[in-house]
Amino acid sequence: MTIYDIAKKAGVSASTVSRVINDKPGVGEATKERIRRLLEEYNYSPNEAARGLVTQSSKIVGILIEDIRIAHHTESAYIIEQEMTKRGYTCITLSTGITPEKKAEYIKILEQRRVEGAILIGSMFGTLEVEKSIKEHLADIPIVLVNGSLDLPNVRGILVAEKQGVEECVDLLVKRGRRNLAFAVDSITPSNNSKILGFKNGLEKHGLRNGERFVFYAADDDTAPEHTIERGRQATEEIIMKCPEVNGIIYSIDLLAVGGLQVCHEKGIAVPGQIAVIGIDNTLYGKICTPKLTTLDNKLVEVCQNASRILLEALEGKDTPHGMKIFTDIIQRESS
Amino acid sequence: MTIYDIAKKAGVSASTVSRVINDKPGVGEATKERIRRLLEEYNYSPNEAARGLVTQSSKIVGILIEDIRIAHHTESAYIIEQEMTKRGYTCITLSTGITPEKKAEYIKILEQRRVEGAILIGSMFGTLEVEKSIKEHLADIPIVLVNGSLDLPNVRGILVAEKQGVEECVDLLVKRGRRNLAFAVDSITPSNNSKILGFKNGLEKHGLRNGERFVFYAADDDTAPEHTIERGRQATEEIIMKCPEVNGIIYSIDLLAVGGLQVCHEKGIAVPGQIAVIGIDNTLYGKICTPKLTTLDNKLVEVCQNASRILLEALEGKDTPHGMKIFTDIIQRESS
DNA sequence: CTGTTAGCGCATTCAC
DNA sequence: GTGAATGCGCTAACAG
Repeated sequence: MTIYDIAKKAGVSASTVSRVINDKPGVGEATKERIRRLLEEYNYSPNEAARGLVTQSSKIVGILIEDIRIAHHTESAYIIEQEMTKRGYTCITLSTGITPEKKAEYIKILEQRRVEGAILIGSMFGTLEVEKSIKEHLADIPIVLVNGSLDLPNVRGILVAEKQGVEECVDLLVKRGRRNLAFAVDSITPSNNSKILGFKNGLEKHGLRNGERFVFYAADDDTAPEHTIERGRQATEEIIMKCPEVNGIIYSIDLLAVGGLQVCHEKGIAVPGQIAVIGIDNTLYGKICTPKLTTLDNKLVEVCQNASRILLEALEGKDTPHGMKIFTDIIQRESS
Repeated sequence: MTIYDIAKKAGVSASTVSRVINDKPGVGEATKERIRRLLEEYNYSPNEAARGLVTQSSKIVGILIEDIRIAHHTESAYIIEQEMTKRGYTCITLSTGITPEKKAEYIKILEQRRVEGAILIGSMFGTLEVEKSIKEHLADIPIVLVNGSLDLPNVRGILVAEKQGVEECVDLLVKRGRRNLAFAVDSITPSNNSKILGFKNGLEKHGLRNGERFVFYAADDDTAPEHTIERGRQATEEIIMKCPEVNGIIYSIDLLAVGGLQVCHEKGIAVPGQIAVIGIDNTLYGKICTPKLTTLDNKLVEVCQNASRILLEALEGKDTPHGMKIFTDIIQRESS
């Protein structure tokens, strides 16, 4: 069913049908009504690709994430998709995986689909490779980077004050009488680097020993949630073995902390009695595990709503903040 | 950058450029090389919308789910997206919400984008409203329904043997000496109805009392994970209050069971000592909670891989099974 | 081996 | 108020 088919049936030209479809003026009430009925009768649905070709606007936006199975990414993608759909855009949401090459590849996919804007979720999009790819393939459309920044004219960034957040976590642990602290990360990302920096700053502030020794890496290239728990377990075992004096651990994400709690439980280590534990991201996992997890809430909902808003404003040609910073909160539960 | 721009720079016609882009034969090695260099130099990227318009194939597939935040849906969407992307299709993944009207609306979006195929995840897509919408808007493309079925020529269904699965859960509980069983569901869906039927069949098989009284509904229209736990709590409190003799509960999804475990813990009810608990879906939540959850694995990965495969085969014109049934497994953990 | 022509479905001039 | 003509970017058929 094309507008020509409808036009023929209505005994008018395609332009007239097009006018009716797009609510453009200059069509007689009678013919308008007649065309509407036919549109309805034949379940006419405009071909957005053809429409986009002539209007030079696809009404598509791209959402790129490393792995949608990661709880905080799922939530982010959901929020953004809802907002954009509400405003008449269709989202192409893709999980890119962790390598820069794959990310570049997915950026090309967005280009081929002529997306009008994009939201990239995660600090790993704030890297040189991605910057290059954006310059080459998406140089002229508004892009919002969630939890990262890139120095390009068309890229806006929303930053989460994770460094300060982690510093406050250290404060909390110290206040709880913990002075032998460790920090566990599962991957090396700009975001995690900020967190580590916050950890070290926190230690320094309280006159604790140089934190270098107390950062544990359990990196892997598998981002599946199951494996994240496993890595949390490994990191925790290493911490306990190498630094038995540790009495407070901060994990770069909740799921790592969950693995940590499991290990502590199995080894008969009381949490928070013997070791206090804090996670990051405020995911559902933290409410489910035992003991319930204290976690750094990085305000995902707020961040994503702002990301959508900024992108929409940019798409509508309004001028909108080029950067933005969101502050974290600590959700205190049983583990610390 | 269009093929005309490239053609001009190369001193050839657009067709020749098109041939090079699509690896079609009939272009001299020399010109081919020259064009390739220009394509590279200008980062040319074909406009898929224009291409799709002439080839009558968008290379887009739609994935519809009620709510991507629900753990087993996240995983499903991920698997399918990976498979389809690998094969050169771009996925439009959308969370429709629970109402039939919304679902119909999203089916229209897929139509407007001229998707070549679609995968609908969840039994709620196996309803009359959706059937009508498919007949009106997506009548001519292959559709795979995950965990549901619809009697339409273009719709293939993958069914999970949930009824039998739940019956086996009852068997397990009976074997553990539990004869006062309850079943809690959080929504009324075809899938949940099968589960309920399986529950009743199980009771009957073991000569237990009519199960009607022992099915508890905690329905709500909010599918956010947080609320699901809350509903699990409510259902459990109701069960304990109304039927204090209950010593085994099956929950229609893991997250409800998690809420149940919380309530039991708070009330000092031993699990599985006093009440044995079983969830459904084999999600990560079940590995995290305490005690670890026994759960009915409905073989999501297998189901989704088959869904992708069937859709791909249908898209390639191969004949592929119209229906398929997958059998469940019980994962025994600490809660039963 | 390569260019010309036509048309995919649509919106947008410009005539009438 | 309405229609004819044009072109968005591309591929495909045909001609040379």
